[in-house]
Amino acid sequence: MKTGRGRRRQRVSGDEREGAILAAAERLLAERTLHEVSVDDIARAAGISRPTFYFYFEGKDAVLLALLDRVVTEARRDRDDALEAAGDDPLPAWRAVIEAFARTWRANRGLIRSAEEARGASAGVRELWERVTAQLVDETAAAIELERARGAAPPGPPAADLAACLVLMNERVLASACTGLQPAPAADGLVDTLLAVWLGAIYQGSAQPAARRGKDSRRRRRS
Amino acid sequence: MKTGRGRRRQRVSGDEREGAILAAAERLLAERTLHEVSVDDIARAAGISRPTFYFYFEGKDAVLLALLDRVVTEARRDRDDALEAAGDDPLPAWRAVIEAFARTWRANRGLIRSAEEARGASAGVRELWERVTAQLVDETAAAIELERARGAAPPGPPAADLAACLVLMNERVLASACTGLQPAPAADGLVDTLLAVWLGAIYQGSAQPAARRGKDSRRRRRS
DNA sequence: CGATATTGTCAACGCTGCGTCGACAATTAT
DNA sequence: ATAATTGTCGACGCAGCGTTGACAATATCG
Repeated sequence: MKTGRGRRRQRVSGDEREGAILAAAERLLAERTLHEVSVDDIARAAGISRPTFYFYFEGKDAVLLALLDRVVTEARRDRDDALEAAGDDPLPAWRAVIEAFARTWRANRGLIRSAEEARGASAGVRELWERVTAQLVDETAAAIELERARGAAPPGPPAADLAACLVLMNERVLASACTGLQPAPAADGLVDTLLAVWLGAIYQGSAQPAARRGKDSRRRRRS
Repeated sequence: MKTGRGRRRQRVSGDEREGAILAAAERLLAERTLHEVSVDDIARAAGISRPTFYFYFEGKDAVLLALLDRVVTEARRDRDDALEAAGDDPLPAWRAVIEAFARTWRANRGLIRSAEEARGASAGVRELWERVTAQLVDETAAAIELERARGAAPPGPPAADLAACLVLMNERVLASACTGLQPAPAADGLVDTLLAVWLGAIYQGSAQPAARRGKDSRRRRRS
């Protein structure tokens, strides 16, 4: 980093351009999917030429990746906030998690649609997606094990397996619902239905969790 | 249809070529995904030139579509057979359905991987997939409603919504498990875990449907 | 049997989109 | 001023797609 010998600003400069590209891409991806958008489209929409685009990003995929990265961060914070607001009762907590899920998917249908599609083509996207999913699964599994240890949930399949199924279900169902394609529950009942499956799978009809307190979920704190 | 004025056979002819293309494509798709395989790859593998390929198929997508069509037919028959073998007990029936699901996915990972990827790009593939999924959901919903009417399953979310969630879960979880990517339950426990979620969601812990033999489930949940 | 419709085959073309190279502008440090 | 640095883009080469037009090969009809 030989900081700053080059020019600083004629009209626009580095970060602005990068921002413009990201914004342009996000705008375009709201309508079409990644493979329907050419690098040239993005470049033009950002007011630059194609070679210049490559000065800032390695390619389309890299842009999508950056966009997704941002979404992941926002989503995580959103969920943590919701979880904190839900307090210590497990039941509202489960609901909060699923609602946060749904919010993220709904707010980013375009990106998620492209992400799903690009998972097959771009190693970067695939890895990000897998990493995020894996972490989600781990956290869910931990929560399930906690409920079992507490005696609120009966034993059943390995918590990790159960968690994977439930998380992947959310992923898929929300994708179907948000992209408007596929048979999927109506938007309003969606969260309720998902929650019902989660609770059915986790508690299997044992009288569902009373507001037992204890150090169950994570406590996020910022500010 | 002015049937058959043209030549009939110099060396190979119509159907054989079409078959060769399908076979070649299937072989190639076992390793790489559709967009990693060029039309030229398929053509060469089938022993013809690219233009000739276009004589038989509209493009890559059409080939995938044909292959998927075959898989769908086979899968449906497989499932129906399994269902018949399961008899009238609902519990083995649910298991049979999920096992059939798993068998299909496992036997066709390559195709399914490509199908997932192509769902975003090819309208034909998307429509086929949606049609099949929708029918699966309908059938599942009907079965759930039957169990509810019988009093074996308690009321809950709309059967159609529940069915959609469960079917999509299978789809996604099996895809993850079979393509070897993503966090997913180990292959052996997979069906058990999926089944547990289905039963939990459908019966919600009501004493589960009377099964005459306890062969398949070791643990009874009523104490 | 030759004339002709039909089916099959492919070399060569044009197109779109990707990624890169090399020349050139603008700006700042020395 | 000179040089270093950061941007910018015209123009290239490449890969894959889909089509065209000419050319077999074969079946059918007269």
